[in-house]
Amino acid sequence: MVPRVYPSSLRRGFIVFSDLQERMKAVEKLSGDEIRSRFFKFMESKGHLVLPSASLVPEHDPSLLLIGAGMAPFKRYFTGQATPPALRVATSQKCVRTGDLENVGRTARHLTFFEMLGNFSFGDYFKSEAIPWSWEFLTEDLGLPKERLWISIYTNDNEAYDIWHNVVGIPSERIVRLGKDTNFWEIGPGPCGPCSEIYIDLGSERGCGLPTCKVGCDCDRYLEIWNLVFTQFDRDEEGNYTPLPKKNIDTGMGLERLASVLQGVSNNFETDLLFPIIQAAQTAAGVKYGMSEEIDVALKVIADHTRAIVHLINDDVLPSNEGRGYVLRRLLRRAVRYGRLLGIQRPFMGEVASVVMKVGRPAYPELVEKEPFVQEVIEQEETRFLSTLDTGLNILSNMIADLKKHDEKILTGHDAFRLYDTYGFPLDLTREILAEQNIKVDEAGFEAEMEAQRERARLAREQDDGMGVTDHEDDLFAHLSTEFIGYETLVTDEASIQALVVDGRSVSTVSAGMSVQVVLNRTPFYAQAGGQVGDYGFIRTNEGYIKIVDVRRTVSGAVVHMGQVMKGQVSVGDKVKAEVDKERRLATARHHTATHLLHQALRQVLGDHVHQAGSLVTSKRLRFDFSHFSPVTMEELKEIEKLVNTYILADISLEINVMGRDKAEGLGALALFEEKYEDQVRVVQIGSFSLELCGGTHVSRTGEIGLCRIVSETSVGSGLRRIEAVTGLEAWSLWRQQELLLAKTAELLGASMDDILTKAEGLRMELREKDKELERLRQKFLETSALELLDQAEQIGNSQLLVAPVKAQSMDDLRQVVDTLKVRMPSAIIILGCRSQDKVNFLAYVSRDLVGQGFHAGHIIKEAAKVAGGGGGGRPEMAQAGGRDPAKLEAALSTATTIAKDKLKSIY
RNA sequence: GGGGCUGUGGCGCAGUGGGAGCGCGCUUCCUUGGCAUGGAAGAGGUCACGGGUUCAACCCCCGUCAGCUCCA
Repeated sequence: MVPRVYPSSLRRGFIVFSDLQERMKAVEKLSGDEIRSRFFKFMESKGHLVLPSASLVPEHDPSLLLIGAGMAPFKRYFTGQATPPALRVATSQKCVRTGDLENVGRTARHLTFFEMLGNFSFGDYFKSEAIPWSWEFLTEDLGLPKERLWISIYTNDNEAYDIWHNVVGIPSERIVRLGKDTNFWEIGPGPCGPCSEIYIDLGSERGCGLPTCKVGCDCDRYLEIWNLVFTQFDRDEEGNYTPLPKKNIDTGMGLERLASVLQGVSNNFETDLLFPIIQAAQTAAGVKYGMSEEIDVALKVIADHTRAIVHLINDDVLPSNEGRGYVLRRLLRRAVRYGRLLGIQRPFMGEVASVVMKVGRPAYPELVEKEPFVQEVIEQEETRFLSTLDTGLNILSNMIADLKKHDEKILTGHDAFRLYDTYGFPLDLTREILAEQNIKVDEAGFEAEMEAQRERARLAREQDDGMGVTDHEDDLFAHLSTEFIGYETLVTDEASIQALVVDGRSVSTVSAGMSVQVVLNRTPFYAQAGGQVGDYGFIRTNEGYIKIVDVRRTVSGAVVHMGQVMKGQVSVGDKVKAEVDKERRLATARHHTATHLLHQALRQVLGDHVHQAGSLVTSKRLRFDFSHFSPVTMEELKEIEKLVNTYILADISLEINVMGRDKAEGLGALALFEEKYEDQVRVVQIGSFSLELCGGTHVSRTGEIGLCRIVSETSVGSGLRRIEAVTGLEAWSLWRQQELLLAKTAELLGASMDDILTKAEGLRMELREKDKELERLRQKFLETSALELLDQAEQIGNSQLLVAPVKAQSMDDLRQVVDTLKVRMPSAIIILGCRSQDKVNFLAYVSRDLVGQGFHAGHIIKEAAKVAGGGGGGRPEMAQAGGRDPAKLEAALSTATTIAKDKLKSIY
C-alpha cells in the first residue's frame, strides 16, 4: 500500500498539482456536462447513433442486478440475440457498482454511481477506427497533452501496436504490453478479446517515487482513462479461441474520472459533478471539507451514495429487503450513518438529494418531474431507519446492562450478530457504543456467524440452479421464429407446424391425449407478455386438433403454443387452421385497455408519482401495482373508478401506431418495461389522455369495455399498492352477485333495500342490549345457584367442604359460582363440576388457610378428573380440570369428596 | 432464493399451558385559578389467520398472511 498524502492545498478546496496545473492552464476547464456533450458530438460525427442512458434496472437480463458497465444494456446485441437500432452506437450510461463499497470515499476514484462514456460497434468498424478516434477525441476535442498520454495493449496484440505506433504515431516507449489479468476481457465461455487502455501521467508528485513506477503501477501517477475492448474471439468450454466472424468494439471511459483530469483536481469528488453535493452535505453537517480526513471520507460517502440513491429511485427502484431494493436501502442507510458520524441527528438526505437532482438535470431532465417522488421515498426510508436504530439501541442497552451485571468486558459475536442480522443495527455503531462502556465485541465470533450465513445462502443458491429446463427447451426452438398476425386477425388457414415438442423432446407426430408444445410459422395467438396472458384456442388439421391453453414466446422469437391433442394426429409440416378463442381474447382486451385508463386515472387523482410497478391482465380481471405511499382512501377510489368509467362512456377510439422510438418519446409516451431499445415501438393512444408503449391487444373503442369496477386495493410492500378491477361481463356479473346478496339480506332482515342499513344498525344495537341483558341474567342465575349450594356444604372441623354438580355452561360460569361462594366461606374446599357439550369441566378452590396446611387444589382435581377420563391442574388455590365422559360426572365428584374429606379429617 | 425476529385494546408494550394485563390516550364525574393538577368510575380485545396436540392454548407444534431485518 502506498501511504496517502494529504497536501496542504486541499484545505482551500480545489487543488491542482503544480505540474499538471501548468499544462492545464492552456486547456479550458470543461464541465462534466460539456465533456458529455462533446463526446456525443464527436461520436455522431463518426456515424454513431447516440442513445439515452438505459435504466439502471436491466431490461432483458435477469442475470444482472443492476447495470454496472456501459456495455451491459447491449449484451443482446453483442451475442446476436437481438438486432441493434444501428451498428454504431454511443452512450453515456448510468452505472451502479457496489462491489467494493468499503473503498468509497477512501480513495480518489471509487464510486458506487458513475457515468460511463462509450462507443460501440456491432460487427461494423474495428481496431483501425476505434483506436485513432479515441486519440483524436482526447487530444483534439478535449485538448489533453499528447506527451502525457500512455498506451497499454495486450501482450501479443501486434495489430493494436501497429495502429498505435504507425498510424497514430505513439513512440514505442510509451506503449506498454500488459498481461491477461488487466488487458484481456472474458467472462467464462463466449465472446471475448484483448483490450487497450489509454493512461494519463498525472506527474511524479502523484506517484510512489519508485524507479520501477510505470503504467500499470498500483500508485496514482498513471491514471487509466479509457478502455477499448476488442471483442474478436469466441471462447468455448475447453478454452479454445476461434476468431469471430463479426468483431465488436466496446469502450468505456468514466465521466467523473475524465472530469477530474480536465478540471485539474485530485479526485472525482472535487469535480463539478460531485463537489456541489459535498457542499450540500457540509452545510447540512456544519463542517468543512478539508478539516480532517475522517470528515472528508464521510462527506464523500454521503455525496456518492446520494447520487446512487437518487438515480436508482429515478429508475423506479424502491427500498426493500431484497434485490436492487436492498442495494438502495443499504446505500441510503450507509449515507445516513455517515451523516450521524458528522453529528447530524435530523433527517437530512433530502437536502443533499435535491442538489444531486439539480446537478443531474442537464443530462436527466426527467429528474424535475420526479423530484417530489424521489424526496418522498428518501424521507420515508430515512425515518424508517431512524426507528430501526431506536429499537436496536434498546436491545443493545439491555445487553450492556446484562454484561455489567456479570462484569463481562466482551459482547459475544452471537449477540452482536443477532443485533445486526435480526434488527439491522450496524456493527460499527455497536462497537462505538460499547467502547464508551469499555466493552469490546468478539469480532471473530461475529465474522464466523456472518460466514455461516453466507454459506447458507450459497448452498441454497446451488440447489436452486440444478434444472434449467426452460433454457433447454428454448434451445429446441432456437432456430425458429414465428410471424405474429394476431393484431389483425384471430384466425388463419395459412399456417403450418414447424416443430412439436413432448416432454422436452422434439417429435414429428403427436396423437390424441398428449400434452404438446407447438411452434407455427405464423400465428394469431398472443404470447404471454407485458402482463397480458396468452391466448386460448384451437389448432386444427384435417386429421386432428389441439386445444391451446397457454402461449409464450422464446428469446429467439418463436411463439410456443402449449396444449393438448384432443383428437386424431398432428404432424410437423401439416397445414393448420389456427383459431383464437375470440370471447376470451376480447374479454382480455377489455381488461387491458381498462388498465391503461386506470393508470391514467390514478395519476390524475393521486399524482404523478404513480408509476406502474407490475401488471397482470387476464380475461377475468386485471391487477395493477403502482408506487404510492399510503392506502388509497375510499373517496379516492371512488373518484378513480368514476374517472375510468367516464373515459369508457366517452367511447373514444384507440389509435395504435408503430413508430420510431424518438417520435414516441417526443409525444411523451410512457415507456414501461418492454422494448426500450427497439427502434420501432408500438404506441397505444387513447384520446388525448393516455399514451403508452405497449405490445398488448386492445379494444378499438373504450365503449367496448362497458363498465369497470375496482374490486380491491391492498398493499404489496412499502410504497407499493395494488388495485384489482374487473370489466365487461365480469363487472356485470359482480354487480349481479352483489345485487342478489343485497336482496337476500333485505329479505332476511325483513326490510326494503332502501332501509336495509338502518334496519341492520337497529338490529345490531338491539342485539347488543340483549347480550347485556342476557349476561346480567346469567350472573343473577349463577349467583342464585351459588347461594343455594351454601346449604349443601358439610362442616368438618373449622372448615367446610362443598362438592356439587352445577347447572353451568362453561369454566367461566364455574368461576363465577366459586367467586360468589368463597367470600361467604372463609375456610373451605369447593369442588364443582358441570357438563358442557360432550365433556365435563371441574373447578377446585382451596382457601388460603388450608393451602397453608398442605392442601393443593390441583392435586385433588387431578385425581377426580381421572375418573371422568381426563386430567387437570393449576395453582394450589385454584385449579381446573376436564374429562371426556359426561356420564362419570357424579362418580368423579364423589371421588373428589372422598379425597378431600379424608384429608380434612386428618388435620382435625 | 435462504436464514433470524415480530404480530395482544386507538398507540407503545408485558405476559413460559390453568381467571387477558400495564403505561399513554379516550368517555363521564369529582378535585385544582392556569401551566403535563390530583382522584374515581367506565368504554374499548376473533391475543394476525387456519389447522393440530391437550381435560385445558395468547403460550407448544405445523401451515398461511403481514411487517421488520440479514445474506445472496
